Amino acid sequence: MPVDEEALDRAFTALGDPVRRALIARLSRGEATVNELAEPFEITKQAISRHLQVLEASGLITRSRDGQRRPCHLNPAVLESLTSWIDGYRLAAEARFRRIDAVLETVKEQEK
Amino acid sequence: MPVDEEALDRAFTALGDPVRRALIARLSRGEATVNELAEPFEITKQAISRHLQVLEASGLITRSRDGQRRPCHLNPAVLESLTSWIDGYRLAAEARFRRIDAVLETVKEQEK
DNA sequence: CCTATATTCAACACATCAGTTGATCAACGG
DNA sequence: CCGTTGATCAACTGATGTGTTGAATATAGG
Repeated sequence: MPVDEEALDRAFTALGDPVRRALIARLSRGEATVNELAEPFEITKQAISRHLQVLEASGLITRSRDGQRRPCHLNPAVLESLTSWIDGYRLAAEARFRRIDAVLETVKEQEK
Repeated sequence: MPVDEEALDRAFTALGDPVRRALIARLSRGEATVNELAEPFEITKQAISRHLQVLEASGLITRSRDGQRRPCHLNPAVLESLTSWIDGYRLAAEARFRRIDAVLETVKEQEK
């Protein structure tokens, strides 16, 4: 699946805020409404509501309808796409470092 | 190692920009200077220089000194700390979903 | 020394973001 | 029907981010 650059923008930027990360952490333990999610924070519910809109736009959460409530659910698939992106480059770099180490080891051996 | 919230802020926010992600991608293939990194982009070298400062402040890259050049190196350890953070919550959510599915399956069995 | 090259600093414009307050909308429950 | 509750919208403020241009710094090399 082709990873959309703008989707990565939205998702990584969404995770770049401590409030939004805390919301993700909370939702990893189960769905919750805006009021429930806002309760531990000292900022207004409107502010939490907008953080949730950012998370929803990034795909990190989805929302359903239950009467007047709008429960939020974490979407692990988008988290997985982020780790995939990161790991691609991390593994490439680590493999390169191992090759460099191997070369240095070879040089050291030859110097004996 | 205790994950610092502000460090996560800096690292995730750093990855929330397509230029900085492209710089990370380039550096995963080996170290490079500001001029080399700026070459593929249409923005000024000053802008690239500041993107690199953001990446350095996040710990995602480190910089050395080689005469008048300041080569940049990718730091896989910080990438790893990000995947760890993400995976913690992703795995928790996926495990919860599996438990829910198991319960639904049990209910379905009992209805037979 | 003098000049070219690599990089950064400073000041500015412009856009976006995170928060507030106050109003609005929609659904529930008596 | 009406008041309450959950949630969002709108308008505004202050802070931050991204880009520009032009000047400054530092090192390399003749």
